[in-house]
Amino acid sequence: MSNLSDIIEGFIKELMDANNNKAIEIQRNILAQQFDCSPSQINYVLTTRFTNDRGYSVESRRGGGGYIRIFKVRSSIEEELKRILNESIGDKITLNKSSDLLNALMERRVITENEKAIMQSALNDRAFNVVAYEDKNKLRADILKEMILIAIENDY
Amino acid sequence: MSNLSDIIEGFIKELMDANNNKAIEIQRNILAQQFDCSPSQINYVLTTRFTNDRGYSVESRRGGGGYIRIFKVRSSIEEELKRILNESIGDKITLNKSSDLLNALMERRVITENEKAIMQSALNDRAFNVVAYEDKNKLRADILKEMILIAIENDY
DNA sequence: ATTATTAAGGTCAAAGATAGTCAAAGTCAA
DNA sequence: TTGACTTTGACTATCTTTGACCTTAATAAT
Repeated sequence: MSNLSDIIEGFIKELMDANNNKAIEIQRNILAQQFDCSPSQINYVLTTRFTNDRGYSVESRRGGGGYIRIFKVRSSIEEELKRILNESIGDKITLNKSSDLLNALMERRVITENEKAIMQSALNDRAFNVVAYEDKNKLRADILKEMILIAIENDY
Repeated sequence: MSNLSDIIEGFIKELMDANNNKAIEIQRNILAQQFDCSPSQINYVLTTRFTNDRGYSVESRRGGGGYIRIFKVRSSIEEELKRILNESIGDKITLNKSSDLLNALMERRVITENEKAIMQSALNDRAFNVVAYEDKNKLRADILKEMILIAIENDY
């Protein structure tokens, strides 16, 4: 019943569990070999199962000695975070709405004023020149989610 | 798992540490022998790991009695900023390179560790899904410039 | 002095080692 | 049987390692 992606998801989660939910590191090709699947399936699992919305952040590096690092927010703030990411932000968000959200977080002292200013600057349309008009609010939402996940994990 | 370049980087940094972060001198061929690699790999490590962006300066001399000397440098924020915005970032930038810049700014206490983490998260490819592959480095450069300007303006 | 030899270090492009993307094909449940 | 989800593979991007060839400096030989 369970498909391969679910199994790989479970495997990675076990790894994290066994590591006290600290960040773990995997190698794409090795993992793919272990599960006898194409390497790109690992990417599929990561992009569908280890999303910001679910409280994960992923970073990676190519080339010799490359890796994929997966990190999960602390469970004590997980619910709060998911609420913000899924309900307050969602798929798309305007600049105005994101400012409101950041202000609210600042007032609650979750982020500092500087952090708010930096995050706002990253969300400004001015930096989004390569992006089609219709996609700007989506991009903004994605970037905002990444930033909030990290900011909250560190500051809360 | 770690690659040779990282190991050599670490070795050189330990040398500097042990020397109170004063300049150190190495010999390319000898170091290459110690790590059983090609001499040009030492150059690779120097040009990728001991860059201006990371706060280092390197000078060398060929011929008999030749050497490579590595320093830590400390330039003013204004100089730094000018160089970063004009030369280091440019039109496009990879995630790796942008991490270097942020780390350097953090080490100079221009930005805090949290701010660095937040900025890095905003530059992650994973948030750039609406953008065509070829444009990601351009978008990253644009966002990074916006953020650095604001971060420095507020902090300084 | 001039030249040849030796002893450094530098450059660049090709090959190797990872990871990422995208779209087509496959699967499965409603 | 359609639509969402999964799986695959060809192609792309990035980072590392190596080796052939080049430049510069010191020293020995003439």
